[in-house]
Amino acid sequence: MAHLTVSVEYGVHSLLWLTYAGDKALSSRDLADLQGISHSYLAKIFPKLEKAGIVRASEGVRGGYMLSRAPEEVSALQIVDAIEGRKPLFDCQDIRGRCAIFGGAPPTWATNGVCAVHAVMLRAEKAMRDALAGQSLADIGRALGDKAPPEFAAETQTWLDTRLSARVGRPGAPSEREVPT
Amino acid sequence: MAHLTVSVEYGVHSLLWLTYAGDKALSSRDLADLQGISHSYLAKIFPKLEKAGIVRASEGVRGGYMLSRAPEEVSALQIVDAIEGRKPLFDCQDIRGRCAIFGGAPPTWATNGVCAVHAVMLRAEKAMRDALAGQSLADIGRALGDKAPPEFAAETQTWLDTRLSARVGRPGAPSEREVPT
DNA sequence: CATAACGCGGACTGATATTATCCGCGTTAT
DNA sequence: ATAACGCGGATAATATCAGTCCGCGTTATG
Ligand code: FES
Ligand code: FES
Repeated sequence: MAHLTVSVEYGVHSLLWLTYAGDKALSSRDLADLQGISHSYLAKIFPKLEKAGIVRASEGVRGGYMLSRAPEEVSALQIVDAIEGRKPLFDCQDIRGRCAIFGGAPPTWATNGVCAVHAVMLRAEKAMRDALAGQSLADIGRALGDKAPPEFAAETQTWLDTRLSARVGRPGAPSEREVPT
Repeated sequence: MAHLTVSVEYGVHSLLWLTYAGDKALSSRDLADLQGISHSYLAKIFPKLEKAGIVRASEGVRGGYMLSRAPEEVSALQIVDAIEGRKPLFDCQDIRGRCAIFGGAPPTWATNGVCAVHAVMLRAEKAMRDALAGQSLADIGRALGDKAPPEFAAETQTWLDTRLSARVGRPGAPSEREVPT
Protein backbone atom coordinates (compact mmCIF):
# COMPACT_ATOMS: atom_id res chain seq x y z
CA MET A 1 0.00 0.00 0.00
CA ALA A 2 1.92 2.94 -1.22
CA HIS A 3 1.13 6.62 -1.40
CA LEU A 4 -0.16 6.40 -4.97
CA THR A 5 -2.59 3.50 -4.79
CA VAL A 6 -3.86 1.08 -7.41
CA SER A 7 -6.81 3.39 -7.91
CA VAL A 8 -4.41 5.67 -9.76
CA GLU A 9 -3.15 2.79 -11.86
CA TYR A 10 -6.73 1.83 -12.71
CA GLY A 11 -7.71 5.42 -13.41
CA VAL A 12 -4.82 6.39 -15.65
CA HIS A 13 -4.95 3.19 -17.65
CA SER A 14 -8.70 3.60 -18.10
CA LEU A 15 -8.26 7.17 -19.29
CA LEU A 16 -5.70 5.93 -21.80
CA TRP A 17 -8.26 3.53 -23.20
CA LEU A 18 -10.69 6.42 -23.49
CA THR A 19 -8.21 8.26 -25.68
CA TYR A 20 -8.35 5.23 -27.99
CA ALA A 21 -12.14 5.20 -28.03
CA GLY A 22 -12.44 8.63 -29.62
CA ASP A 23 -16.01 9.95 -29.37
CA LYS A 24 -17.51 6.62 -28.31
CA ALA A 25 -18.67 6.49 -24.70
CA LEU A 26 -17.29 3.50 -22.79
CA SER A 27 -19.00 2.23 -19.68
CA SER A 28 -17.04 1.48 -16.54
CA ARG A 29 -17.93 -2.19 -17.07
CA ASP A 30 -16.46 -2.12 -20.57
CA LEU A 31 -13.26 -0.62 -19.23
CA ALA A 32 -13.05 -3.06 -16.35
CA ASP A 33 -13.60 -6.13 -18.53
CA LEU A 34 -11.18 -4.82 -21.11
CA GLN A 35 -8.46 -4.51 -18.51
CA GLY A 36 -9.35 -7.52 -16.39
CA ILE A 37 -9.95 -5.48 -13.23
CA SER A 38 -12.84 -5.20 -10.77
CA HIS A 39 -15.84 -3.43 -12.19
CA SER A 40 -17.29 -2.47 -8.81
CA TYR A 41 -14.08 -0.84 -7.78
CA LEU A 42 -13.47 1.00 -11.03
CA ALA A 43 -17.03 2.29 -10.80
CA LYS A 44 -16.06 4.11 -7.62
CA ILE A 45 -13.14 5.85 -9.28
CA PHE A 46 -14.86 7.39 -12.28
CA PRO A 47 -17.22 9.72 -10.41
CA LYS A 48 -14.09 11.32 -8.95
CA LEU A 49 -12.67 11.89 -12.41
CA GLU A 50 -16.00 13.33 -13.47
CA LYS A 51 -16.12 15.77 -10.56
CA ALA A 52 -12.63 16.90 -11.49
CA GLY A 53 -13.83 17.68 -15.00
CA ILE A 54 -11.52 15.15 -16.63
CA VAL A 55 -14.32 12.98 -17.92
CA ARG A 56 -17.97 13.47 -18.91
CA ALA A 57 -20.66 10.93 -18.03
CA SER A 58 -23.77 10.07 -20.00
CA GLU A 59 -26.46 8.16 -18.15
CA GLY A 60 -28.88 5.47 -19.21
CA VAL A 61 -28.44 2.60 -21.64
CA ARG A 62 -25.48 3.11 -23.97
CA GLY A 63 -24.23 5.63 -21.49
CA GLY A 64 -20.65 5.75 -20.30
CA TYR A 65 -17.67 8.02 -20.10
CA MET A 66 -15.78 10.21 -22.54
CA LEU A 67 -12.80 12.48 -22.03
CA SER A 68 -14.05 16.01 -21.50
CA ARG A 69 -10.73 17.57 -22.46
CA ALA A 70 -8.01 16.84 -24.99
CA PRO A 71 -5.37 14.41 -23.63
CA GLU A 72 -2.79 17.17 -23.96
CA GLU A 73 -4.75 19.22 -21.45
CA VAL A 74 -4.87 16.54 -18.75
CA SER A 75 -1.80 16.27 -16.53
CA ALA A 76 -0.86 13.26 -14.46
CA LEU A 77 -1.09 15.50 -11.40
CA GLN A 78 -4.70 16.36 -12.10
CA ILE A 79 -5.56 12.69 -12.36
CA VAL A 80 -3.74 11.81 -9.16
CA ASP A 81 -5.33 14.66 -7.24
CA ALA A 82 -8.77 13.79 -8.58
CA ILE A 83 -8.43 10.20 -7.41
CA GLU A 84 -6.38 10.54 -4.22
CA GLY A 85 -7.90 13.80 -3.10
CA ARG A 86 -4.71 15.87 -2.76
CA LYS A 87 -3.48 13.87 0.18
CA PRO A 88 -0.23 15.22 1.65
CA LEU A 89 3.03 13.28 1.39
CA PHE A 90 3.74 13.94 5.06
CA ASP A 91 1.46 15.07 7.78
CA CYS A 92 3.13 16.97 10.57
CA GLN A 93 1.93 16.24 14.09
CA ASP A 94 3.61 19.34 15.50
CA ILE A 95 6.06 17.52 17.70
CA ARG A 96 8.02 20.69 18.28
CA GLY A 97 5.33 22.23 20.47
CA ARG A 98 5.52 19.34 22.95
CA CYS A 99 9.13 19.93 23.93
CA ALA A 100 9.62 19.42 27.68
CA ILE A 101 11.85 22.46 27.96
CA PHE A 102 8.85 24.63 27.18
CA GLY A 103 6.81 22.87 29.85
CA GLY A 104 3.45 22.83 28.09
CA ALA A 105 3.62 26.47 27.03
CA PRO A 106 5.74 26.68 23.88
CA PRO A 107 6.87 30.20 23.01
CA THR A 108 5.68 31.70 19.76
CA TRP A 109 9.11 31.54 18.11
CA ALA A 110 8.95 27.77 18.43
CA THR A 111 5.59 27.22 16.80
CA ASN A 112 5.04 29.98 14.28
CA GLY A 113 5.65 29.29 10.63
CA VAL A 114 6.42 25.87 9.22
CA CYS A 115 8.77 23.52 11.08
CA ALA A 116 12.11 23.11 9.31
CA VAL A 117 11.59 19.35 9.15
CA HIS A 118 8.15 19.82 7.70
CA ALA A 119 9.57 22.27 5.17
CA VAL A 120 11.94 19.62 3.86
CA MET A 121 9.05 17.26 3.27
CA LEU A 122 7.00 20.00 1.62
CA ARG A 123 9.86 20.66 -0.79
CA ALA A 124 10.02 16.96 -1.60
CA GLU A 125 6.26 16.89 -2.13
CA LYS A 126 6.45 19.90 -4.42
CA ALA A 127 9.20 18.25 -6.48
CA MET A 128 7.01 15.20 -6.86
CA ARG A 129 3.97 17.23 -7.85
CA ASP A 130 5.95 19.27 -10.34
CA ALA A 131 7.17 16.08 -11.97
CA LEU A 132 3.60 14.82 -12.23
CA ALA A 133 2.33 18.16 -13.53
CA GLY A 134 4.86 18.04 -16.34
CA GLN A 135 3.44 14.88 -17.89
CA SER A 136 0.17 14.90 -19.83
CA LEU A 137 -2.13 12.04 -20.65
CA ALA A 138 -1.12 12.51 -24.28
CA ASP A 139 2.55 12.06 -23.37
CA ILE A 140 1.80 8.79 -21.60
CA GLY A 141 -0.38 7.57 -24.44
CA ARG A 142 2.36 8.34 -26.93
CA ALA A 143 4.93 6.41 -24.93
CA LEU A 144 2.55 3.49 -24.67
CA GLY A 145 1.54 3.60 -28.33
CA ASP A 146 5.16 3.55 -29.49
CA LYS A 147 5.56 0.08 -28.04
CA ALA A 148 2.52 -1.44 -29.71
CA PRO A 149 2.69 -2.81 -33.27
CA PRO A 150 0.52 -1.03 -35.90
CA GLU A 151 -2.10 -3.79 -36.02
CA PHE A 152 -2.89 -3.37 -32.33
CA ALA A 153 -4.93 -0.21 -32.97
CA ALA A 154 -7.17 -2.16 -35.35
CA GLU A 155 -7.56 -5.04 -32.89
CA THR A 156 -8.56 -2.56 -30.23
CA GLN A 157 -11.18 -0.98 -32.46
CA THR A 158 -12.56 -4.42 -33.29
CA TRP A 159 -12.82 -5.36 -29.63
CA LEU A 160 -14.55 -2.10 -28.77
CA ASP A 161 -16.96 -2.29 -31.71
CA THR A 162 -17.91 -5.87 -30.93
CA ARG A 163 -18.44 -4.92 -27.35
CA LEU A 164 -20.52 -1.84 -28.09
CA SER A 165 -22.78 -3.54 -30.62
CA ALA A 166 -23.27 -6.63 -28.46
CA ARG A 167 -24.17 -4.83 -25.29
CA VAL A 168 -27.56 -3.48 -26.39
CA GLY A 169 -29.54 -6.03 -24.47
CA ARG A 170 -32.95 -7.06 -25.71
CA PRO A 171 -35.56 -7.79 -23.02
CA GLY A 172 -35.65 -11.47 -22.16
CA ALA A 173 -32.50 -12.12 -24.11
CA PRO A 174 -29.60 -10.90 -22.01
CA SER A 175 -26.57 -10.43 -24.16
CA GLU A 176 -23.61 -12.65 -23.42
CA ARG A 177 -20.70 -10.32 -22.94
CA GLU A 178 -18.15 -12.96 -22.24
CA VAL A 179 -15.05 -12.58 -24.27
CA PRO A 180 -13.25 -15.86 -24.92
CA THR A 181 -10.13 -16.07 -22.86
CA MET B 1 -1.62 8.20 7.34
CA ALA B 2 0.57 9.56 4.65
CA HIS B 3 3.50 8.10 2.81
CA LEU B 4 6.05 9.65 5.17
CA THR B 5 4.75 8.66 8.56
CA VAL B 6 5.17 10.17 12.02
CA SER B 7 8.05 7.77 12.54
CA VAL B 8 10.01 10.03 10.23
CA GLU B 9 8.95 13.10 12.18
CA TYR B 10 10.04 11.42 15.42
CA GLY B 11 13.29 10.23 13.90
CA VAL B 12 14.41 13.45 12.29
CA HIS B 13 13.54 15.55 15.31
CA SER B 14 15.35 13.13 17.57
CA LEU B 15 18.45 13.25 15.38
CA LEU B 16 18.33 17.04 15.56
CA TRP B 17 18.43 16.83 19.33
CA LEU B 18 21.42 14.53 19.06
CA THR B 19 23.27 17.22 17.11
CA TYR B 20 22.71 19.48 20.14
CA ALA B 21 24.01 16.87 22.56
CA GLY B 22 27.49 16.76 21.09
CA ASP B 23 29.43 13.75 22.34
CA LYS B 24 26.97 12.90 25.11
CA ALA B 25 24.94 9.75 24.52
CA LEU B 26 21.19 10.27 24.91
CA SER B 27 18.91 7.35 25.62
CA SER B 28 15.71 6.86 23.66
CA ARG B 29 13.83 7.59 26.87
CA ASP B 30 15.62 10.91 27.26
CA LEU B 31 14.72 11.85 23.73
CA ALA B 32 11.11 10.75 24.10
CA ASP B 33 10.57 12.65 27.35
CA LEU B 34 12.32 15.70 25.96
CA GLN B 35 9.94 15.79 23.01
CA GLY B 36 6.81 14.59 24.74
CA ILE B 37 6.40 11.52 22.54
CA SER B 38 6.00 7.81 23.20
CA HIS B 39 9.15 6.17 24.49
CA SER B 40 8.16 2.65 23.46
CA TYR B 41 7.54 3.75 19.94
CA LEU B 42 10.68 5.83 19.58
CA ALA B 43 12.63 2.85 20.89
CA LYS B 44 11.53 0.90 17.82
CA ILE B 45 12.78 3.57 15.45
CA PHE B 46 16.34 3.93 16.67
CA PRO B 47 17.54 0.42 15.88
CA LYS B 48 16.67 1.19 12.26
CA LEU B 49 18.79 4.31 12.34
CA GLU B 50 21.57 2.31 13.89
CA LYS B 51 21.45 -0.38 11.21
CA ALA B 52 21.66 2.37 8.60
CA GLY B 53 24.84 3.64 10.24
CA ILE B 54 23.37 7.01 11.13
CA VAL B 55 23.69 6.58 14.89
CA ARG B 56 25.83 4.47 17.18
CA ALA B 57 24.40 2.72 20.20
CA SER B 58 26.12 2.09 23.52
CA GLU B 59 24.55 -0.49 25.77
CA GLY B 60 24.19 -0.74 29.50
CA VAL B 61 23.61 1.97 32.09
CA ARG B 62 24.45 5.44 30.77
CA GLY B 63 24.16 3.97 27.33
CA GLY B 64 22.28 5.64 24.55
CA TYR B 65 22.72 6.99 21.07
CA MET B 66 25.16 9.32 19.38
CA LEU B 67 25.40 10.45 15.78
CA SER B 68 27.93 8.25 14.01
CA ARG B 69 28.50 10.78 11.25
CA ALA B 70 28.70 14.54 11.00
CA PRO B 71 25.27 16.16 10.44
CA GLU B 72 26.51 17.45 7.09
CA GLU B 73 26.99 13.85 5.97
CA VAL B 74 23.47 12.70 6.79
CA SER B 75 20.83 13.46 4.16
CA ALA B 76 17.09 13.55 4.76
CA LEU B 77 16.76 10.78 2.21
CA GLN B 78 19.04 8.47 4.20
CA ILE B 79 16.94 9.04 7.30
CA VAL B 80 13.67 8.44 5.47
CA ASP B 81 14.98 5.28 3.83
CA ALA B 82 16.36 4.00 7.11
CA ILE B 83 13.01 4.43 8.83
CA GLU B 84 10.52 3.67 6.06
CA GLY B 85 12.57 0.97 4.42
CA ARG B 86 12.74 2.42 0.90
CA LYS B 87 9.07 1.89 0.27
CA PRO B 88 8.01 2.83 -3.26
CA LEU B 89 5.76 5.81 -3.96
CA PHE B 90 3.66 3.69 -6.30
CA ASP B 91 3.51 -0.03 -6.68
CA CYS B 92 2.52 -1.23 -10.08
CA GLN B 93 0.17 -4.21 -10.22
CA ASP B 94 0.90 -4.83 -13.89
CA ILE B 95 -2.59 -4.10 -15.13
CA ARG B 96 -1.40 -4.01 -18.69
CA GLY B 97 -0.82 -7.75 -18.85
CA ARG B 98 -4.45 -8.51 -18.02
CA CYS B 99 -5.89 -6.82 -21.11
CA ALA B 100 -8.77 -8.86 -22.52
CA ILE B 101 -7.58 -8.33 -26.09
CA PHE B 102 -4.56 -10.46 -25.29
CA GLY B 103 -6.78 -13.18 -23.85
CA GLY B 104 -4.55 -14.31 -21.01
CA ALA B 105 -1.42 -14.48 -23.12
CA PRO B 106 0.00 -10.97 -23.38
CA PRO B 107 2.61 -10.56 -26.12
CA THR B 108 6.12 -9.62 -25.08
CA TRP B 109 5.90 -6.11 -26.52
CA ALA B 110 3.12 -5.39 -24.05
CA THR B 111 4.89 -6.49 -20.89
CA ASN B 112 8.60 -5.92 -21.39
CA GLY B 113 10.22 -2.87 -19.90
CA VAL B 114 8.46 -0.48 -17.57
CA CYS B 115 4.87 0.55 -18.25
CA ALA B 116 4.58 4.16 -19.39
CA VAL B 117 2.24 4.93 -16.51
CA HIS B 118 4.64 3.37 -14.04
CA ALA B 119 7.45 5.38 -15.60
CA VAL B 120 5.66 8.62 -14.84
CA MET B 121 5.34 7.64 -11.19
CA LEU B 122 8.98 6.57 -11.05
CA ARG B 123 10.02 9.99 -12.36
CA ALA B 124 7.90 11.63 -9.69
CA GLU B 125 9.44 9.40 -7.04
CA LYS B 126 12.92 10.22 -8.24
CA ALA B 127 12.15 13.95 -8.09
CA MET B 128 10.97 13.51 -4.51
CA ARG B 129 14.03 11.48 -3.54
CA ASP B 130 16.40 13.96 -5.17
CA ALA B 131 14.80 16.75 -3.19
CA LEU B 132 15.28 14.77 0.02
CA ALA B 133 18.83 13.83 -0.88
CA GLY B 134 19.71 17.50 -1.33
CA GLN B 135 19.00 18.38 2.30
CA SER B 136 21.33 17.38 5.11
CA LEU B 137 20.64 17.11 8.80
CA ALA B 138 22.95 20.09 9.26
CA ASP B 139 20.80 22.17 6.89
CA ILE B 140 17.67 21.38 8.84
CA GLY B 141 19.36 22.05 12.15
CA ARG B 142 20.58 25.40 10.88
CA ALA B 143 17.09 26.41 9.74
CA LEU B 144 15.72 25.38 13.10
CA GLY B 145 18.48 27.07 15.10
CA ASP B 146 17.94 30.36 13.28
CA LYS B 147 14.48 30.63 14.77
CA ALA B 148 15.51 30.01 18.36
CA PRO B 149 16.78 32.86 20.57
CA PRO B 150 20.42 32.61 21.77
CA GLU B 151 19.49 31.63 25.32
CA PHE B 152 17.70 28.53 24.09
CA ALA B 153 20.97 26.67 23.52
CA ALA B 154 21.90 27.21 27.16
CA GLU B 155 18.48 26.08 28.39
CA THR B 156 18.83 22.95 26.34
CA GLN B 157 22.24 22.18 27.80
CA THR B 158 20.85 22.70 31.30
CA TRP B 159 17.95 20.35 30.67
CA LEU B 160 20.25 17.69 29.24
CA ASP B 161 22.81 18.00 32.04
CA THR B 162 20.15 17.80 34.73
CA ARG B 163 18.70 14.80 33.04
CA LEU B 164 21.99 13.01 32.58
CA SER B 165 23.21 13.57 36.11
CA ALA B 166 19.86 12.63 37.67
CA ARG B 167 19.42 9.39 35.83
CA VAL B 168 22.25 7.44 37.41
CA GLY B 169 20.04 5.45 39.70
CA ARG B 170 21.42 4.15 42.96
CA PRO B 171 20.05 0.77 44.12
CA GLY B 172 17.04 1.21 46.34
CA ALA B 173 16.76 4.86 45.51
CA PRO B 174 15.15 5.14 42.09
CA SER B 175 15.79 8.54 40.64
CA GLU B 176 12.77 10.74 39.99
CA ARG B 177 13.01 11.75 36.40
CA GLU B 178 9.87 13.81 36.31
CA VAL B 179 10.34 17.20 34.81
CA PRO B 180 7.87 19.82 36.08
CA THR B 181 5.31 20.60 33.45
C1' DC C 1 -44.38 0.87 -21.58
C1' DA C 2 -41.56 -2.78 -19.60
C1' DT C 3 -36.84 -3.94 -19.61
C1' DA C 4 -32.05 -3.90 -19.06
C1' DA C 5 -27.93 -1.30 -19.19
C1' DC C 6 -26.20 2.65 -17.47
C1' DG C 7 -24.17 6.22 -13.54
C1' DC C 8 -24.35 7.38 -8.62
C1' DG C 9 -23.91 6.80 -3.84
C1' DG C 10 -23.96 4.37 0.64
C1' DA C 11 -23.12 0.34 3.60
C1' DC C 12 -20.40 -3.26 4.37
C1' DT C 13 -16.26 -6.61 4.64
C1' DG C 14 -11.41 -8.45 4.70
C1' DA C 15 -6.63 -7.44 4.49
C1' DT C 16 -2.83 -4.73 5.58
C1' DA C 17 -0.14 -0.83 7.70
C1' DT C 18 0.45 2.30 11.29
C1' DT C 19 0.91 3.61 16.06
C1' DA C 20 1.57 2.18 20.42
C1' DT C 21 2.22 -0.79 24.60
C1' DC C 22 4.29 -4.55 27.13
C1' DC C 23 7.43 -8.16 28.15
C1' DG C 24 11.77 -10.73 28.55
C1' DC C 25 16.64 -11.01 27.25
C1' DG C 26 21.60 -9.68 27.45
C1' DT C 27 24.86 -5.59 28.77
C1' DT C 28 27.05 -2.48 31.70
C1' DA C 29 28.22 1.43 35.14
C1' DT C 30 27.51 2.19 40.04
C1' DA D 1 23.28 -6.92 43.15
C1' DT D 2 20.83 -3.38 41.03
C1' DA D 3 18.85 -0.45 37.74
C1' DA D 4 19.25 1.77 33.47
C1' DC D 5 20.23 0.74 29.01
C1' DG D 6 19.44 -1.41 23.85
C1' DC D 7 17.14 -5.12 21.32
C1' DG D 8 13.55 -7.94 19.56
C1' DG D 9 9.02 -10.25 19.60
C1' DA D 10 4.01 -10.38 20.73
C1' DT D 11 -0.03 -7.94 20.96
C1' DA D 12 -3.80 -4.53 20.28
C1' DA D 13 -6.30 -0.45 18.46
C1' DT D 14 -7.11 2.26 14.72
C1' DA D 15 -7.13 3.72 9.90
C1' DT D 16 -6.88 3.08 5.15
C1' DC D 17 -7.31 0.33 1.10
C1' DA D 18 -9.43 -2.86 -2.09
C1' DG D 19 -13.33 -4.87 -3.20
C1' DT D 20 -18.37 -6.26 -3.01
C1' DC D 21 -23.27 -5.50 -2.80
C1' DC D 22 -27.48 -3.11 -2.98
C1' DG D 23 -30.90 0.36 -4.22
C1' DC D 24 -31.93 4.69 -6.61
C1' DG D 25 -32.88 7.51 -10.81
C1' DT D 26 -32.02 7.78 -16.06
C1' DT D 27 -32.43 6.42 -20.70
C1' DA D 28 -32.26 3.89 -25.31
C1' DT D 29 -34.43 -0.16 -27.14
C1' DG D 30 -37.98 -3.36 -28.42
S1 FES E 1 6.93 19.55 14.19
FE1 FES E 1 6.16 18.29 12.58
S2 FES E 1 7.90 18.13 11.31
FE2 FES E 1 8.66 19.40 12.91
S1 FES F 1 0.74 -1.73 -15.65
FE1 FES F 1 1.13 -0.85 -13.69
S2 FES F 1 1.24 1.26 -14.20
FE2 FES F 1 0.85 0.38 -16.17
